[in-house]
Amino acid sequence: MHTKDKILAEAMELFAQFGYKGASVRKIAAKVGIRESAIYNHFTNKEEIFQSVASTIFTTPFSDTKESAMLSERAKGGKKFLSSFIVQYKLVTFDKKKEHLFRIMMIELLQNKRLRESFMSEYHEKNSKLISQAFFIMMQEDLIRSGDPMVMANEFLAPLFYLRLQVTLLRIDEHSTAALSTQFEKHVDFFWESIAL
Amino acid sequence: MHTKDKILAEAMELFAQFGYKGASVRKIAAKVGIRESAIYNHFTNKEEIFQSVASTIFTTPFSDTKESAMLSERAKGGKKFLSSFIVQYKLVTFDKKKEHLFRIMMIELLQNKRLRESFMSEYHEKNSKLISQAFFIMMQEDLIRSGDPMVMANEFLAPLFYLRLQVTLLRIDEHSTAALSTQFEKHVDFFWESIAL
DNA sequence: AGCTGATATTAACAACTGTTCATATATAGT
DNA sequence: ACTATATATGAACAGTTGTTAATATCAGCT
Repeated sequence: MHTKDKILAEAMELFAQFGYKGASVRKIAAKVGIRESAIYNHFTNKEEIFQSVASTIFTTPFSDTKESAMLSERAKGGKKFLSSFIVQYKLVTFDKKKEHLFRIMMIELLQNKRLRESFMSEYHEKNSKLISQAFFIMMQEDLIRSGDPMVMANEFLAPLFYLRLQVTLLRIDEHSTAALSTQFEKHVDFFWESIAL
Repeated sequence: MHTKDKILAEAMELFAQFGYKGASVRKIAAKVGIRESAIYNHFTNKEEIFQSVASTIFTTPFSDTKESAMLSERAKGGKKFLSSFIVQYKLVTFDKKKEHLFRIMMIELLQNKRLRESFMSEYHEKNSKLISQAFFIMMQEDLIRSGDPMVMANEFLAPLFYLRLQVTLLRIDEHSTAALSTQFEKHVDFFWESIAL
C-alpha cells in the first residue's frame, strides 16, 4: 500500500498546482515513478484519486466532539477563547499540507458541485454554528454586547477566511507573509473591542 | 467587429463555466456559430481571448476620479457613506456579467500569476486604500472611534468579499440567495455599531 | 520449486487539444 | 464590373488526454 499513499501525496501536490484538469494521470505517475497504467491497479479512475484527496480537505479546528463538549466552558473565557481559535486557525493556514488542500478547494470550488456542498456544510456552516454558540454563551455571561450571534460569527470568521486566501496567494509566488501574519491578532483585538462590554 | 464581440461574450460565459483549460477554442467557436479556424482571424491566441476578457474584471465601484475627489465630503456622512458603498457592492455582486467575471477571477486566481497580481493591486489594495481613507476622515470628524484605518478597512471589506463568494456559489447551483441578500445590510449595521462613537 | 496474487510495463485506442494552411465566400471601394 | 480586403471553411498537424488489454515481474505461500 506504499505506492497508493505515494500516488495520493503526489496527486495532492499536482492538483494544488494545476487543478483537476491540469494534473494529468501521466504527470502523477511520473512523480510517483511508475507508468500511468500502473495507477489503475490502485484506483479505478482519475476521479477516484481526486475524491480520495478531496475527502481530507474539510477537517476544521475544534471539529472533534471532546472539544465541542467543553465549548460552554471555554466560551466563558471571552477574548481568550477567540484568541485560542485564532491560534488554531493560524496553524492551519500556515501548515503546508493544509495549504495545499486549501488551494485545491479554492481552485475546484466553482467547478465541482460536491466540493461546493462540502464547503457550505462542512466548512462554512460548521464554523459558523460553533462560533455563534460561543457568542451566545458570552452574551449570557454579559461578556459581550447583545446581537444576532450568527451575524457576529460571520463577522468574526469572514476576515479570517480572507486573510487565509491572501496568505495562500502570496505563498504561491513565494512572497513574504510577515505583514499578514500579524493581522490575525489585530483582527481579534479589533473584534473584541467591537463587541466587549 | 460584430463577430469579435460575440466571441468575447461567449468566451466569457465558457471561461466562467469551465475555466481557462475547460473552455476550448472549439467550444467557443461552436457557441458563436463559426468554425474554430475562423477565431484566429480575430485573435492570434486562445490566451489573447482570455486576456481580453480578463482585462475587464477589475472595475471596482468608486474607481473613477470624480468620485474619489468627493471622498472627503462623502466620508463625512459616516454610516451613510458605508451604506452607499454597500449598495454599490451589492449591485456588482448581483449583476450577471460582473458575476461571470468574478467566477473567472476565482477559478483562475490560483493558477494565473497576472490575475493574482491584479487582484492584489486592482481589487484588494484599491478598495482597502479608499475605505481606509474614508475611515481616517471619519476619525478626524469624531464620528468613529480611533484605530488603525487600514485594519478597519479590511474588517469592513472582508465580510463583503466572503458574502459575494457565497452568493456566487449559491447561484451556480441556482439556489436562493434571499437569506444572504439581507446580510449585506446587517453587516453595515453591525459594523457601524462596532465603530461609532 | 511451483503456484498465486499483486503490481509493474509496453503498446495501443479514440477523443480532444491549439494552431496552421490553402482555399472559398462575401462585402465594400474604385 | 473589377479588385482588394475581411472573414469564413475544411482538412490536417502534432501533441496530450483518460483508459484498456496483453504481458511481464516479483513477492509470499504451499
